Amino acid sequence: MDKSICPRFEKAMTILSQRWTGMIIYQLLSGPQRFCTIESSIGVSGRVLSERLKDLEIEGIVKRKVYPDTPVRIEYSLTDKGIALEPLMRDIEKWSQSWLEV
Amino acid sequence: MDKSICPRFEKAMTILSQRWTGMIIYQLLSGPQRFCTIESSIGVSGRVLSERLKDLEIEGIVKRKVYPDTPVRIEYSLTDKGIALEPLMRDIEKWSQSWLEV
DNA sequence: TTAGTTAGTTACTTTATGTAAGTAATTATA
DNA sequence: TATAATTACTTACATAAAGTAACTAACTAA
Repeated sequence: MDKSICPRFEKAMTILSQRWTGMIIYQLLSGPQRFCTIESSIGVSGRVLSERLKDLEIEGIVKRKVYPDTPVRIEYSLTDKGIALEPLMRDIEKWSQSWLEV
Repeated sequence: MDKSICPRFEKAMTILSQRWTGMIIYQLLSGPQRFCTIESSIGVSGRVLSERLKDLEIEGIVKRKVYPDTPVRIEYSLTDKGIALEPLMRDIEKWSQSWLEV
């Protein structure tokens, strides 16, 4: 191993290439959403979604807000750090439109 | 499941969020490279690198060229479709510089 | 003849993810 | 009063993906 890749870039890749992470962030670009909404809109299992949201919260990309309604309502949304990923998501959209078949 | 996400976007995400795929593409942005160079520069195992390069070739993102030197030399490089991912990689670079600690 | 090279492959282990059922706290319904 | 329903998870178990290390083919060099 003779790496010369920027450790920040590597860390970004490690976060973003986790399965479902990109889809979760993309989904949250359209506004705050609840657990079950994210789950059904992208098709991730609850087990993994729960794990990813925790990781993304630790990374400061996603924030979790509890509303003490009944039953309890919890909303996940992007922080500024998360919103800063929007250009990247738009580039993925553009690339997919230009280069992928349906 | 009530997905409303563009299938092209989903496919792009599926490709790009495979572990090591992003790093391989990023590495190839600096020019054609051999198997062992990619392997040691990003730290991926030969087993997975071999698998990923095959997948990326099938997707038309990477091309493989054989030079019958001795020992044989094989160079991997990006196709136009692969080069089109550069803006996206630069976005990740920028985001990582702005938002991640070392 | 033995060792070295590149570009892989194979067998085996460890880790990650999927699946489906279960839980806690609370309200609604029969 | 008991049963069902809701949300946001967690748990246990099965399957899939990735890591590790040894091995292979084809050839050259010492």
